[in-house]
Amino acid sequence: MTLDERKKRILWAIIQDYIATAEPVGSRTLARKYKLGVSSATVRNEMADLEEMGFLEQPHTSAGRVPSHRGYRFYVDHLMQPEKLQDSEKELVRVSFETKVKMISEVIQRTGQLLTQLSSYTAMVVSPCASRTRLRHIQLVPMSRGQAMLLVVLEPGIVQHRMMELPPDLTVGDLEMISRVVNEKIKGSQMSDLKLTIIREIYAELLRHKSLVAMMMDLIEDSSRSKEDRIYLGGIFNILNEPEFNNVERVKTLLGILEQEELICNILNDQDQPGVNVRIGSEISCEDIKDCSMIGANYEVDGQRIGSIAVLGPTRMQYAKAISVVEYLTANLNEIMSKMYRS
Amino acid sequence: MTLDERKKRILWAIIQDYIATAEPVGSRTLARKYKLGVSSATVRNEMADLEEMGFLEQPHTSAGRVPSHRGYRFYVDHLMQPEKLQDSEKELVRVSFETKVKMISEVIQRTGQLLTQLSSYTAMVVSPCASRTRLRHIQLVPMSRGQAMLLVVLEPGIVQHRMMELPPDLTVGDLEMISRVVNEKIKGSQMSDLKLTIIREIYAELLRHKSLVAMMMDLIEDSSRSKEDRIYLGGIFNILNEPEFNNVERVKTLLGILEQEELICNILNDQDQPGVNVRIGSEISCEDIKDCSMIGANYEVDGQRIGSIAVLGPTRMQYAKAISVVEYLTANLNEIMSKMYRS
DNA sequence: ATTAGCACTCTCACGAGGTGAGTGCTAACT
DNA sequence: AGTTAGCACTCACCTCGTGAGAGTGCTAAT
Repeated sequence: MTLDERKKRILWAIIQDYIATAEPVGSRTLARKYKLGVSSATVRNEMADLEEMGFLEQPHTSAGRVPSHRGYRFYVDHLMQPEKLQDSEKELVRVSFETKVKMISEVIQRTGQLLTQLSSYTAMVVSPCASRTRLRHIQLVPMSRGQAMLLVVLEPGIVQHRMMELPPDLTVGDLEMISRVVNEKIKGSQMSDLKLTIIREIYAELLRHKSLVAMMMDLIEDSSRSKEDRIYLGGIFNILNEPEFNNVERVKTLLGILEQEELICNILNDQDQPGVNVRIGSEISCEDIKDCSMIGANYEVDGQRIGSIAVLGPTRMQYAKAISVVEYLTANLNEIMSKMYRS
Repeated sequence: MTLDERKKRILWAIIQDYIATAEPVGSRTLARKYKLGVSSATVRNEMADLEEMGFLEQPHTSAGRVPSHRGYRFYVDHLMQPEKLQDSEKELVRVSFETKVKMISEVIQRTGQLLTQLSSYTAMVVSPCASRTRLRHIQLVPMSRGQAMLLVVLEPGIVQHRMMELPPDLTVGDLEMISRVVNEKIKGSQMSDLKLTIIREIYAELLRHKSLVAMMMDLIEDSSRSKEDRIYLGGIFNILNEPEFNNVERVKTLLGILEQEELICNILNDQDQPGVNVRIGSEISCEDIKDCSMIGANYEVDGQRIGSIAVLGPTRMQYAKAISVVEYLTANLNEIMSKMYRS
């Protein structure tokens, strides 16, 4: 399935134009506007061929042509060239990340904001997910009578907390002691190892508090397995400016999707390839947004994937720009995260 | 400004009908449907009076009447009676909160979900805000070389964390020691007291680590002042079912508002009166949602306000139901929070 | 292989006419 | 004096027909 140069040129021009105007594009306009050097009739013939090959579609006879999903795919893979970010945009990113950010959640949020701002589409960011990581620290903090808060710090700097009921005869000293012992034992161990040897050792050392420790272990496991990936969504408002969302029904289905955090997480986490990932229409495994495209990437620390970012827009998306934005922000994010959690 | 019984009856019927149908209501339908016992002509006269008094409005001559903001206000204050929750609905709330919830953020989220589900409008919940509370615990957790994580636990069970750069010659033992000393000093002190006496004492005791401690104090203050109230929004999708949002422009402005977390927080926090709070149209201090109403309440522990919940819907809202829902959930929330953080 | 020309198709904007729900006013009724 | 029936009038909305405009496919000439 190769296209000759002229067909490529024409397909490129059609997609370019449709992305810009959202109107079906006709042969006459095209030939004139893009100085193709041939007449509209020739273009018409080529367009008919391209349609037959599945790269274009016609909303109805005697309207112009519109790119098909396959057309966009070809465009992204072979025709388009990424549109570098402006210096002013790079500057914006630099400034946003420069002001000392001290918490993961802040970084996530900033990233999301930049993502929408620069792409003008909807941004999605999932923050580090906890499973399969190491334990860094645990801490029991006495709260009111009979209660304590269990703090769990996981490897890439995720903090989780849980409330615990305490047996009545426990002193503050006990809590500290338990924290200390457990910390020593678990230091640097994988979550998966916990179950076996270590728990026994801890039990042995803390016989008196056996039931409490059991409860703690439950909670620790619970929190490390917790799917509560924090998710940032932004610029939903942005995407409504696109003419394809001039129809309330569409907006409704889109919002319906976006509110299902778990679904979004799954879609975002479903990116295996390294680098920037473009999914067009039905390539996103979600029926309801088959007229959207999604550009995403994973970010990582020490080569280990810890989260993903993505933008969501109509299939008629400014791929060239959006891809560059995602790429640039991922690189920045990798750097920042590595700096925060170099180990 | 008092209304005779018949006028009240008619106003009530109009609002009731308009809430149900979203159509301007006319005299004939009204007289028949609500068995007013008088003819449509009489009703017509009364309606003209009510309009003159500012309780009704006419979209155009020869359409029916529509309640004005003032009309809704009168309805809420004098005509309506709260619609108790069904047993099945109460059961739903009970079940949702019963499964052991261990984190504030979970409670917040559940509450939000219930709020939309029961009211079928958009739900907003702001979680406990940190300012003006006591410090419960701080902890330095060594992370990678040269870095530590500072955990700050505030009174109502809010946990914040920050990354810190460390001077190179610090040992793990030092960190623990510092944590212990600082904890002892600050135990139970108000944030506002920190600046003065306590810091001096800590300095005196930790002379060697003066610069580190200064940095810690900065971060602690920063985190306690942090406006990062966690906010839950849900059911945006829900509200789009209302016919008033059949217009994309409206949806856009609404979403524009909802994305400004800070603005939402301010609006939610702007509730002084105890109990359920009804704000109609322009009574919400935000120009862009002057055709919405908001029903909110604060929730508290030991009489101290720690957050708020609210639902947002069109001014043509099921006040009777929504008010009951907010009331019921606030009561539940108060109870749960008190149980979690009884002191 | 390319192009000019032409008939054909389909959408969209516009205006006219009809319909129906609702109003205000007046005069008659209790 | 309050209530009601009757009537003329208003206005949004639906439908239908028409014409303009943009675009296509096909054919014949270059």
